[in-house]
Amino acid sequence: MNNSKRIDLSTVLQKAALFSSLSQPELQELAAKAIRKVAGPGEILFTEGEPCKGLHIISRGQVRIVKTSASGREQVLAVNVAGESVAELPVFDDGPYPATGVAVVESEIAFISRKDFREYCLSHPEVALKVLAFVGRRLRRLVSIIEELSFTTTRQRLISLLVRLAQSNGRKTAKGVEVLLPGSNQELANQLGTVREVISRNLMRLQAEGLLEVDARQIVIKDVRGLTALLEAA
Amino acid sequence: MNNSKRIDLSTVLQKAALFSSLSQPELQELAAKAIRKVAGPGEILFTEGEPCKGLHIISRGQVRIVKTSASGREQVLAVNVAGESVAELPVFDDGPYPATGVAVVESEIAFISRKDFREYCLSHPEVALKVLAFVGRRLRRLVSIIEELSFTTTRQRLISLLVRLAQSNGRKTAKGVEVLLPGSNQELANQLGTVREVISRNLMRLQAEGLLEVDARQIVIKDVRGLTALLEAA
DNA sequence: CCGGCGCAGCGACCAAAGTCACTTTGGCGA
DNA sequence: TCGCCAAAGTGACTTTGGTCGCTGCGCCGG
Repeated sequence: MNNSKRIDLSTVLQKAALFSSLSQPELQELAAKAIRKVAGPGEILFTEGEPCKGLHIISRGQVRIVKTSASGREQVLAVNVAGESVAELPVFDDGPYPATGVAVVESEIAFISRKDFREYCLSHPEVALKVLAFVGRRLRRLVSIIEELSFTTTRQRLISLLVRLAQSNGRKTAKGVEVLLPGSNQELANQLGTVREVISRNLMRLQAEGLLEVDARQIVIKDVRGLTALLEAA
Repeated sequence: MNNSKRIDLSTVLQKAALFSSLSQPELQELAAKAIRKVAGPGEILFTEGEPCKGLHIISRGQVRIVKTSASGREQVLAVNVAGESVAELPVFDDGPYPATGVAVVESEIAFISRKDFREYCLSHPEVALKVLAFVGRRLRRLVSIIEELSFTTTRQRLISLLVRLAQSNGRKTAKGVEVLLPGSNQELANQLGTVREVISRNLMRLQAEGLLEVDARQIVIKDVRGLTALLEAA
């Protein structure tokens, strides 16, 4: 990680949802303890098992939290974007990082040491409660991953991902809703807890069933209704 | 839930790890806001999706946190025993309970309303940090469930459970380590994210391979080493 | 212009898991 | 003691997922 500077970070911290309730002087106080880092795409911020040194706040870019198996398979636990904090939890329970954090694109990170952040939480209890609220959302996300892995097939998880994409990024056209797949089949597989081939197969199968039209990374969902129906049918 | 009384709960709270750092008067203050409840075996404390009313602290008994699928399958997320708190998180992020809490055996619960507990955390920031530490451990547990579901087969998860049981509850005998299965095959299946039959079959298979001897709920592990070797081999 | 590389597609195959239907067993209470 | 019931065992089958090996395409750099 290059570029560790101590410049004024209060404007950066201000944009983080965690600190939205703080006044300007309070931000300054915290910013004085923060370090700025820049990580290139693919760069690892911290590694699973490593002792936790502090809190990361993303001011620009995108960070993926990932678990890797011995055999090389990957499972994405979360993707965090600018304004969010990463790995708040190991800051408080003194354990190692439970997973690896890697920058997806070039990212700018504000880093606060564990000790400093804990002290800050003690003197600003409302920040601690904010942290708890964030962690709550994170935990919900994990529970829903467990739910999907435990109860659904890969096919259903893929459909559910497509439907979500259609809702958030979909462009309506004459033929249906058009979405761009976020990453390679390999990356989709990592998110859904499976392997490349299964993604490929299931996409083709959905196309054969007339629900989709696949053109490289561009997908036209011809029958959103039919897709969601398949989800209910579970 | 019967038996809602307002008796002195400070001795109960004292035993909870969350409040171990508090002084006697502080405990009294908190205890004044707590309600005591008793739940019979199988009784539901809260249901997935329901808005969260407050914090539960188990003073006696055992509570299982469970996710249920539409088709009736169950996945156990956590089992909490006396001294632990349950569902701290939805208290802080204003969301509904992400899963259902059910008493395994007759249990005694101290209940503190969301509002009261939040206020208490604001005035006692060290309690908030303790909560964060607990939640951290919970999150680790969830991540490891995801890891197991995503990377391993049912067989491996079962083996891993047996090995853990052997380490914690095992009694050494001439023939090997003797363990008692914690619950019916159905319950084991719920913990491991699968169905009854698969548990039954895999136990029989391990027996056929000479690693175990199954006698109803009593299991003699003849070759702990061989079992752990199967885990590494993954 | 060509060779290499990364990614997608695809078929053959196998193992694991889930489903269904049935039998067996072992209490436990009427 | 009989009959019932819950839990376990089990065989047959289907579906799903994962693996391997290969092809083909598009792109980039030499």
